[in-house]
Amino acid sequence: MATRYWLMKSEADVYSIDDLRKDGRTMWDGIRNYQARNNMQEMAEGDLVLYYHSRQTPSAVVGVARVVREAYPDPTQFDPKNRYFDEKSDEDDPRWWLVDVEFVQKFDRQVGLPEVKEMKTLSDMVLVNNSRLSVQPVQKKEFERILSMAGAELEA
DNA sequence: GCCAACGTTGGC
DNA sequence: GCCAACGTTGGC
Repeated sequence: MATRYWLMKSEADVYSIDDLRKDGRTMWDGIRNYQARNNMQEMAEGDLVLYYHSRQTPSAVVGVARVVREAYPDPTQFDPKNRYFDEKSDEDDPRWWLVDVEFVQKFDRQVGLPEVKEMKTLSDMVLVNNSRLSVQPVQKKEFERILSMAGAELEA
């Protein structure tokens, strides 16, 4: 099946691309937005993800990750001590799902949001039009354009 | 740190 | 089922 492309946001001071590089892979837990969840449920192993830092100046695409495990229930929703605990979620019908992603590469040159907004060919990106969605689809040509703006090439 | 935009909750 | 109140995200 053809690789699909996505963008996932993380607050730079909470879980950065450097944290992902150090960990190798991670559970993308804590997503509590239905649209973002639905997007994760669409993901397949091998899909590629633009890694985006929000809450830094400027916010920017900073690297690439890869989906290594398809959607499964987010365990944090069932843990009362966890900040993402959801008392309304039923173990037999979990409300929140997540995927695992692994580190692929960090860009030498970040691609800031203002640059993305200036680029006419990227004006349809969800990133530009819906600033609040933290897991979103990206078109192949958009993915490739961001990579070229970063001066990066995808390693096989 | 502020606050606009957006999503969710819950009273009616 | 509407919508006011509230909470959160994320750009600036």
